[in-house]
Amino acid sequence: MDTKNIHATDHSRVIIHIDIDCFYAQVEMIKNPELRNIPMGVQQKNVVVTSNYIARETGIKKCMLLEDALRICPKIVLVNGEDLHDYRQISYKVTTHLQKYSSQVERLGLDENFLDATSLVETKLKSKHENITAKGHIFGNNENNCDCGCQLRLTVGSEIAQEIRDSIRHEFQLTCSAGIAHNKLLAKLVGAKHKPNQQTLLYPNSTCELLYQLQNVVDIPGIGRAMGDMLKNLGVSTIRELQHLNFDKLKFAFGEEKAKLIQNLSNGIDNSPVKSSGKPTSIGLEDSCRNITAIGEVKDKLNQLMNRLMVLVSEDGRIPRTIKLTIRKFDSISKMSNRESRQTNITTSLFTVKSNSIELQQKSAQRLTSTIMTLFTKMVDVHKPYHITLLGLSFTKFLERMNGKSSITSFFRKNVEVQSITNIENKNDLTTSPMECTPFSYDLSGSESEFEPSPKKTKFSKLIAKRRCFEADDCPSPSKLKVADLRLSSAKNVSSDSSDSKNSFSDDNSNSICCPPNVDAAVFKEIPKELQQEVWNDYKREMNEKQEQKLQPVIKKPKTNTLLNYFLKN
DNA sequence: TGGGGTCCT
DNA sequence: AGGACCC
Repeated sequence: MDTKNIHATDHSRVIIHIDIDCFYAQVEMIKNPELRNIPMGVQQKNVVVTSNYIARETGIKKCMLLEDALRICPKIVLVNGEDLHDYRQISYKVTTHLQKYSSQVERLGLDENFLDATSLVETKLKSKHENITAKGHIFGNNENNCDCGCQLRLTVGSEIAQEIRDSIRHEFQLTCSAGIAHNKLLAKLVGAKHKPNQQTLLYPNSTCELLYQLQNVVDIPGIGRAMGDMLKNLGVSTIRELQHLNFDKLKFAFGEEKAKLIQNLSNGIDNSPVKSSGKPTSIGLEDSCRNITAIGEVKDKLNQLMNRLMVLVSEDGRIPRTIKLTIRKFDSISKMSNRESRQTNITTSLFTVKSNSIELQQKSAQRLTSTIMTLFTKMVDVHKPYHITLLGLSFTKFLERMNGKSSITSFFRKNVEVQSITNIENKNDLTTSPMECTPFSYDLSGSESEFEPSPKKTKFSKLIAKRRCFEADDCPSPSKLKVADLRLSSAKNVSSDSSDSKNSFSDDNSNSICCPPNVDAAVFKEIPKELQQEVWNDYKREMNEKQEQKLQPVIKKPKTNTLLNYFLKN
């Protein structure tokens, strides 16, 4: 067997793809049951983004223009779905629920989840060997069996999928569809075969049949418009054509990596793992608008967005450290999606952290607004006429708050019973090297073995835990908890241009990191290099501020919680 | 055509 | 910062 196809016969996993039926519409029908028996759609601006199945019977499709939808189905009742808040909340509840079945649950949008059920299946097979019957539809006519045992595993997978769908229905009154197969691609494709409130099982021997039912290469998830266009230029439009296209031609067009990826996909081969999603890495809002031409309108819209955004941040519970402003300029007819964005770091001290919420006091809100407007002027010359058709704000680089359930103490308690997704760290995140982690997610993230910290990190974690005891541990009043919500990365905050960590080291004439005189040298020695850097930067900044205050004794700067404070000797 | 997200370059 | 992809 040649190495290219070494995975073609690997059917060792059982993947379940769960797709909540017309998700937004279902949520709206839960909120208002009167919508259940009439054609209804969810509207965002001029688009009906989804609809219930009654409306679909009349010919309404996803993402249909309002005009067309009304023409096809004049009776359709439309609900505004521009604020995704409720959808988002229910979506995360469903994902959290799914995590009871497997630690590997990957979100895709708000309405889809992949679940790796392999170990669940193995467990089930050990205790049960009779009455194993496929649940739901089976795709294709299964003539030749595969002898690797996948048949049995996938069959058990279909039983599990049925259980999961039943439980989602009972817990949330939500119907969903599922696909069961040996990889993500196939699970997703086969799940689409029977749609509302059904499930479909694929045995590997029917893979080709499934693939050849697709009309075009862009029907394969992973091949989008850009690649589709390039493939068209290569004379490729069907799956079969992609399967048989000369690999060197494909390689020339896309590079070896991409070429192999998409040709594998065209053969139903997808080795990508189900990646645990954890918390979002960015939280943002957008508002498209007809015609914004005045600076006052811009500020107004941005303030509204910020108010809504703070609700989301507060619910999330982490402190963001960068903000990004996105705009779309009116551009008569050129390419769509011509967005521009600018981002900058922000001080965590902007946020007032209470036990139950995160807020922006007025002064902070004003400061934030002004930094956002600075970003705006980097993209728009406000002295000339302009025309903005979209404004968006989003937060990234979150700092974990180390209290409550996600605290380090609960980490050591090994309290691993199905945590809510909002408390789960990216423990499977292999893309982030330890040195790139923020200091306070450092000890919680990147632990490869389920929930056990690796030996190296334990030492550091214990140090942090000890220090925490000094400050707040025994009396977690809101004011004390605030001490734990540290203000970090002063150096990055000071420099207005976002710079790499490499660059931010050299913002002073002294590049070397020292232990500040007021910090316990033994502790300092044990913490990671980057953390040392932060502490040292805090110290330097404090010294600089003292200098400034000597020059301007009138100005009183509010005392901030710095990382340095955290490590100060008593 | 919306209002989100993720990862890679 | 933008571009690809996903819903």
